[in-house]
Amino acid sequence: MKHSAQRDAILSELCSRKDHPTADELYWSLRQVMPNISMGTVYRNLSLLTETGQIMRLSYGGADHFDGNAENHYHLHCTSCGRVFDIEMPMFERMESDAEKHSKAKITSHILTFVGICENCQN
Amino acid sequence: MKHSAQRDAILSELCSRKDHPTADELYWSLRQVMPNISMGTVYRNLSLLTETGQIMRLSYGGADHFDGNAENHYHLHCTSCGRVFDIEMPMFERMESDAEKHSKAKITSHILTFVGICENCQN
DNA sequence: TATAATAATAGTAACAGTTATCGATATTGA
DNA sequence: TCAATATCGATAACTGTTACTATTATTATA
Repeated sequence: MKHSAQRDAILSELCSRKDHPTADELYWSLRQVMPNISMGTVYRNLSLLTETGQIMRLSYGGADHFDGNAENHYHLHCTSCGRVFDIEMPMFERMESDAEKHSKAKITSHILTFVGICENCQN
Repeated sequence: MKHSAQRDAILSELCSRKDHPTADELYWSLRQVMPNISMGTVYRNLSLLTETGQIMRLSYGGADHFDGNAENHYHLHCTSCGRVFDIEMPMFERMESDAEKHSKAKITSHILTFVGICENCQN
């Protein structure tokens, strides 16, 4: 994999913010500093970075969101504004082995998303 | 909401199977018994049934899957075949109140998905 | 039972989000 | 410095889904 200024910019923009932007939101932010970057480049690199485990892709229906923190952690998906927020709480480590007791599947990870109304939308 | 034979067929097909088909998979099954049903009808009713809480929509990226059991429960998403399976295990009831301690959001539900390799794909 | 109101339909066009293609450009190792 | 090639920007194509429209089916009421 060759180095590229665009990929650097995408990764550093994503890691510098604590919201969880969509590809489109990221694109418009990046345009401000790199006016010629194209949508295809953003999507291609977001997929690459996800595959190499440097970022996380979040799919809740509609446009995917991306998280610069690739360590597994939990999120809130606000049903009012559609935004995604981190919930900083300990992982429920035991859930995966618990689940394997009830299934013949080989479980490698789990995705836990809380659904509700974010602080902002409550006001 | 008026009664419709198509909606009945969609709901009963979905409830009669324990896999979690996509709209497209459901469409082709329904065609066998109702040859003129249209894709739009399938999508429209799946959305209606989801809104009225009679079925559940599952979004993991790619095409949505649907579950005839609208009671919250957990799933396995197989990374090999892309299929979705129920995992019959007790709910972690305490997680939502736990999460509310770490967040100012009002949490109404949670979605827990295990990711791994299903029994079939291991062989 | 006939009628009027209207929800739902089939078929198709349009749309959103994303991926693929392609000629040009940038990075990299020799 | 140069050749090989990964990546780029631009745009076309694709997938999954929703919207539109004229027609049909359901339902409440006369």
